[in-house]
Amino acid sequence: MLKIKNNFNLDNTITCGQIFRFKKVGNKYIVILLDRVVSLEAHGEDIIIESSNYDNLENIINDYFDLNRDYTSLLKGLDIDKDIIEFNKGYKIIHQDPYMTLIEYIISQNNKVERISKSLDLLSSKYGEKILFNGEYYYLFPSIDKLKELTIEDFRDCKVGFRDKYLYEIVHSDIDLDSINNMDSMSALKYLESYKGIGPKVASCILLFAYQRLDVYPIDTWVKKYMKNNNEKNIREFTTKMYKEYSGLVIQYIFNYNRNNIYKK
DNA sequence: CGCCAGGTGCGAA
DNA sequence: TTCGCACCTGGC
Repeated sequence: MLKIKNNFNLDNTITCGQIFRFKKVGNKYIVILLDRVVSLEAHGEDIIIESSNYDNLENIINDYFDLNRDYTSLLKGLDIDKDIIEFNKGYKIIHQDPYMTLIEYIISQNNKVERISKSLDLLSSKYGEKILFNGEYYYLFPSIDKLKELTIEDFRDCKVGFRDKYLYEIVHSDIDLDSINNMDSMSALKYLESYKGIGPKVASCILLFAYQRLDVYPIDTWVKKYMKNNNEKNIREFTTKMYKEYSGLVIQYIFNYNRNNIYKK
């Protein structure tokens, strides 16, 4: 068991939509990282963590939940609605594996969250490593090499629909995910969008959730509703002016807030 | 049934 | 460059 300070919002961070495959068991959140299964439970001042693998666990958790960065101070001085700041207190942008994020968001296009999770579960249970943790079996996300062995039909059997060919093509492509670390965000967007199945939305999500590019964000139906403006260029201009290099983070705040306070029920 | 989902590729203007 | 449309799938 590992104990860390309960200084972020575990519930909001996990359930707000950035993590497709998590499970809630009682008060415990089970999250599947690249190489291990982790369970987290807020308990007063602490978060109690259990894992199928304790090697370097604290660093991995710090990195995954971006715990070494204080979002409040980043956003200091920016004009953001107080309710939105308050609602997102302790919310963190997760730092996921780029390859997994790439596959996840290609599947997400024109799809429903439940179906995305279902496809990812199928893909993982068929081709990922099986892990026994607290008496239950979990499946890690499949490795690149494993996914290279799949046919288009194998992907289709995971209920990914017409996205099967995009997945097949991308795992066999020359895409270099490490090289993105050396690109500015605009170049990285262009680079990702040069591959089939990756448009502005998917590319933005990859940069935000796998590379922690806080200046990037997807303009989706939620953002459009909030901005009451269907002109993409104006939205970008607006947010860059308002939120500077943190526009992605702020949009995420707004998205969370709206989803839970306005459009829900 | 028809419609739509945290979009995207493609061909036509 | 922009615009309209088809697209797996499953739930309503």
